[in-house]
Amino acid sequence: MVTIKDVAKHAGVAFKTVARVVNNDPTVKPENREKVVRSIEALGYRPNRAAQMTRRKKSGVIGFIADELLRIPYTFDLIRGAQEMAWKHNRELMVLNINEHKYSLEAAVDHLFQHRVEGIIYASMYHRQVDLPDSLTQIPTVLANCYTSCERFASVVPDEELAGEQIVGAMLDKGYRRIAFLNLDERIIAAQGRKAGAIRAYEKRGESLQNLHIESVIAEQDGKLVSRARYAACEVIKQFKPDAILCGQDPMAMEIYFVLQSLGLKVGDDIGIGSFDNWDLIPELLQPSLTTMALPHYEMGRWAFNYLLDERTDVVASKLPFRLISRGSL
Amino acid sequence: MVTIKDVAKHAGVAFKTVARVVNNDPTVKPENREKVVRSIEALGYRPNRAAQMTRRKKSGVIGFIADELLRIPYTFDLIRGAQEMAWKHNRELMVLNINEHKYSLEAAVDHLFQHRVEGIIYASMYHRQVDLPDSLTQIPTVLANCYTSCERFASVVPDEELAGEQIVGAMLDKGYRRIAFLNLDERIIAAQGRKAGAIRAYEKRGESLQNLHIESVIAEQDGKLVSRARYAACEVIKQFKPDAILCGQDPMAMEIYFVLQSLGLKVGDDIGIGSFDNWDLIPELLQPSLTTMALPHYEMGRWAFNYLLDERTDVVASKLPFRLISRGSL
DNA sequence: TGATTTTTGAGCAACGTTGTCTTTTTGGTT
DNA sequence: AACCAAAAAGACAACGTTGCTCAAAAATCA
Repeated sequence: MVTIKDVAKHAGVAFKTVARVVNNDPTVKPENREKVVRSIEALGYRPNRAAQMTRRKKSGVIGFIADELLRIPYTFDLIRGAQEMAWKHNRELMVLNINEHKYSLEAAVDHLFQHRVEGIIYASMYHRQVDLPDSLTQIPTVLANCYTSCERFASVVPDEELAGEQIVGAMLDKGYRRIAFLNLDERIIAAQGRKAGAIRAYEKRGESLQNLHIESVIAEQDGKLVSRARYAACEVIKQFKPDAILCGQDPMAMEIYFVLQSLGLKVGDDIGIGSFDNWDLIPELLQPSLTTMALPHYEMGRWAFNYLLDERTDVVASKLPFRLISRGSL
Repeated sequence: MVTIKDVAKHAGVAFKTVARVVNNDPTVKPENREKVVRSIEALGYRPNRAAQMTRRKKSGVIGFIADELLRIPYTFDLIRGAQEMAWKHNRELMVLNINEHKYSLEAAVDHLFQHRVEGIIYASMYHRQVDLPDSLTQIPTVLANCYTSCERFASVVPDEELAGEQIVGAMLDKGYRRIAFLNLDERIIAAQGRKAGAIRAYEKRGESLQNLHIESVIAEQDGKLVSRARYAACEVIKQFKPDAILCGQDPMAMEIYFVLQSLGLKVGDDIGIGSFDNWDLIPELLQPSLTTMALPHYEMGRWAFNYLLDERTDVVASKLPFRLISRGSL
């Protein structure tokens, strides 16, 4: 590979002068700068980042650990959000995916330390509590889409409660009165927050909670999550007679669409449907298209990166709002 | 950060001895090795990768460029496949996502060159032809899920034709005779190959092509792809009277499920459904669950990485088979 | 003209590691 | 005890870059 000295020889200047040009040092005669730039182009010189890092004693690298427990499509936005900020600020984002067996958290952290990362973003693929090794306290660390029981790390998570309140509020504002909320497993933090939000929306508007039915329709069977959404929907429609159904996630909404069609009910006309996630194609392919609360993954990625970039050390627990994507189902 | 010399001082040996221990050089007295290891643990020493890179003149980094034109969920498996191989072989995978505006291909390549990557994987999010800058010829490069018109780069792509033949063959073997194939836009290479494969399956079994109906149901409108799958399905069922429908992708299959339900047809009993992609949750949530051809993204990621690892230079165009995921719809 | 300041260029050391070569230590054999 | 070979440890330079210091050249001023 061509080095700074090769360029210097080609341009007929001292190699230090080339370094100055590369680093935009103003104290170079325009004439020499010109010569150097031409030589750089001619030889195709590119600075050696590894050498820069050793000398500068700064890596410019931010580590990103993704606990890839689930493979939910839109979560990739978390990485995208961080990566775009990194690109904008001329940093490197080193992304490591943890797999249960092949790539442990400890190993990932060690890896990042070897690269002398200046900060670490630990991102979970769904909103949950995590346990992190002590070694992470040695370095600025921020959690995205997750949080720890101890108060050692800053975190950014979706505002589940606000989301619940917003979507239920939007439904009430549209005139729906009796809402059946088919929630996720209540052991999931998201389910808890959304439930509280839904209730708050009713309370704030002075609506009777008699008109709000909340039920968990995800059950654990043999360590696997199983949806009993279809059955529950049938039952709740028969007994509670809602004028709208709120689903814990878009794939569940898809199931509900099937149920409603089989019952001869038209979504949007006979019954309103709302949901959470904005799970890529699904909401748009359903007919009518699905109104849903989009998770702020992209925004969390950006927030986490900026937290590190600003060299903050305050242990905040930031909550970002969902985006209400209004479509035809409400 | 603690360096090799700090460890040497702590252990009371020459810093070169520490280096030897770190690099598993056998010519170190067990007693000294012990001392050094203890000091490393005590001080929490980790080798500085940047310094190693400069000195070794090897980066150990493979670049991965993802053209993130589409955001299809399972394509992330491409990255996973490559990353797991990298981890296994103690290499770094530097992943860069190209966004139409923010992060150009040229910039990404330049970035990777600065890091002295030893090879580049260029991965497309759907199977298509791409144009690559000349600069990539300077370095071992392999294409995943895409190919160029020129014959300068090795590539690995899904074997679309084989996939078409396999799924149609499987359908014929199960006794389905009249198959309606609602294909993707025929300008897409995948659609072309699958169509040819479907026809070949019929021909190989001596079945009359009268019983195979193939139609593109994705149309371009105002530069956006629009599915007319629902309408086309209704028509084809009425006129062609198939006993099975093959869908170009799983979301389309979802739409077809709705159509069939509205027509009072039971998937699996009255009519068989097959599809392509294994688009994460969708096939499992449909009732009955959807038989589909899973794209070999993970395998392509691995293949591409191994191609670079083996320092191959042959310009092959490797085709990997899909996996037939048999579920209840056929 | 000479002295002083400003601009520009260059030399050298250093970053943390590894490769090469040399020196010291060890252990065994006469 | 003397010698030798092998093993172990150490000294030093080098990787490609940047920070520091200083020298040379150019520009400014008296």
